[in-house]
Amino acid sequence: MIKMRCLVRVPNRGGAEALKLFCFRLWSDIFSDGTNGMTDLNNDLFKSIDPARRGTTSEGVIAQLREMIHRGDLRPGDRLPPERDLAKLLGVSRPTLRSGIHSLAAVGILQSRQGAGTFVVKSDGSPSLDANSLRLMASLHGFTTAEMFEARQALEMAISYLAAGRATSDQIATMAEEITGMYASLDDPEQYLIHDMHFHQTIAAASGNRILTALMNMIASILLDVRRKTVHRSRDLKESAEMHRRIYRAIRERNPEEARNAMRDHLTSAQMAQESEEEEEGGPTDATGNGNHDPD
Amino acid sequence: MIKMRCLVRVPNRGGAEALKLFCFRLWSDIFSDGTNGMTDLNNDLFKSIDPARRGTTSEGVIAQLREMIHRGDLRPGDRLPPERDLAKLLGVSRPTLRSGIHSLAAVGILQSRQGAGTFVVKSDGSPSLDANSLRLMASLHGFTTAEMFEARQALEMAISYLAAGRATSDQIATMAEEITGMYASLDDPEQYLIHDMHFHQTIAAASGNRILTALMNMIASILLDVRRKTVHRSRDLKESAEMHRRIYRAIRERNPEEARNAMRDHLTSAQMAQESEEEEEGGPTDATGNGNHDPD
DNA sequence: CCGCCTTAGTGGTCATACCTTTGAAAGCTT
DNA sequence: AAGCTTTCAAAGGTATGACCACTAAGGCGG
Repeated sequence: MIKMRCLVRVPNRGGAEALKLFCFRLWSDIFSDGTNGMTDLNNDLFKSIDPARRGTTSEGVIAQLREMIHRGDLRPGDRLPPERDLAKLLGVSRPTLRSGIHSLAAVGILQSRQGAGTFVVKSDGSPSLDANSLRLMASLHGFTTAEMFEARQALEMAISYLAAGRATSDQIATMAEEITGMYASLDDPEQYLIHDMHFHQTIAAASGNRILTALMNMIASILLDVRRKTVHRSRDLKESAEMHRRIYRAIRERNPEEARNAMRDHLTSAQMAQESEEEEEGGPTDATGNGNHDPD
Repeated sequence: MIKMRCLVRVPNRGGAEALKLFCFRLWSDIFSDGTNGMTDLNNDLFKSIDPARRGTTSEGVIAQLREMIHRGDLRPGDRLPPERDLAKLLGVSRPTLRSGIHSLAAVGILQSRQGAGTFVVKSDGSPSLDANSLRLMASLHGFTTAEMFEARQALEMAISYLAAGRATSDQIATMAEEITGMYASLDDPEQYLIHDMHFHQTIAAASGNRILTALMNMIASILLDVRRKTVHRSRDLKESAEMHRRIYRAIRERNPEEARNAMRDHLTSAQMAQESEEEEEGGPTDATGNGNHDPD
């Protein structure tokens, strides 16, 4: 472990000038590193932080952890050192360290389990971005469901286009299974919805672009909340299944244009269906899928 | 403002049982809050929040703040009560409250300024999502620049398609100005880059879909870091400007298909140019544009 | 050999104290 | 009186220390 300490004198405006101890450490390998590669100190390899307010120690912690991730010292599934140790290692207090960890946990990078430890989130299949930030954004700025649908449509059109060119035979087989599942649950809307989602996620995986997949999931998870409220009123599931089959066929036949068009038509139709169902319920058109996670 | 307090007794396992004060308030401008009729179908298909652990007080705080935002009690630009007061109000300690605030700050919803207060982030123009989470994700899972480019291309194609149908004359005029700026700075790559970005953002604004805009900005801010490193080697800016003009013309003439195709060609060409420049530099193809999210 | 129980270890929370920054009010200078 | 400087309270940032709750692994007894 390399420790580097640097004294910076910060002039205070008031008469009382104070010497500020500003120490930051770098460790190249998380626990194992013998070499003491003291480089120059004023080297502000710290620019990862907001330039306007680069003083807060808490953000320094975040920067450090990010650096470790960027370097590859922390990889998905890894466990971080105990907070007390890590705090000492970084030269900050535990609450400060915890703030940083919480921040990283909020964006879905870290995950803490009481009694067990803090872990770098591991990718269950495809990496996913936290949808809460988008959800909050939707509430703050009053995004409409229509806007969400449009975004989803744009993403899924691109995804299905790509998937048509890249899907493996396994993935195509999975799609077929999900469609079979849809037809089998035409009279069970909730079950149908599950197969529907799985189908779309399979396409996303087949697109080979994990970024688009993550973005799609982010939006889909919000729309799902909206959709779940009216799913019991769903009808015309058969028609929906047919459209899914059209998408499937286009992908199987490696026809990107047709896949994109089919997806466009499918989502347009799905949106209209959703709106008509909402109207029936008298529900609003607000996109705030209230996160409804209350402690039982 | 109506405050409602609810005491819940939580039995402790150890000999020493403690009465845990768990109070949550419901704010409402009007007393219109009746029953929250939510049918908790335990569908854990989606992981908005980790289903395993939803009891932590810190997350309770986050839920509270989110609730306030969803309800509209907190609006962009608003200032939160002082931490000490808010902590008492919510019935938690200050460190716990701070954890929640930090988490919300990490996703770009709140912003704290020392000595001033904590504010709900206000949208300067279009709301933007924090790119850091995506950046970390890129590092963790080794996203390639090509993958990023592809995602950007998909988004911008959709955006330009929409923009062709919705751009106002003002927006079109702005686009024209930026293109003029590009031609004027053909010999100044950095300046050119700025006009380039503004042009794309203008199109995004013209698309009328703030979600797609936010997603595009998220990806663009990462690619920007990559691009800045090689921008000084840029050449063929004239060709690039021509392609921008083609996009502009398509939008002005309300031709969505052509706008989309023009954008596709432009970004394909931009990616190839970028790659050839990178190759010259000998730079890697990693998508980890470390840090540097500039505020402007 | 298996299962229950104990026990260290780790994250979660709280309380308190002090420092730094901010912004506005009060006071001084011109 | 206008403008600048000083001062001070308020607010966020950090540190310390303690205790609780949960997890997992190891020891004990059946």
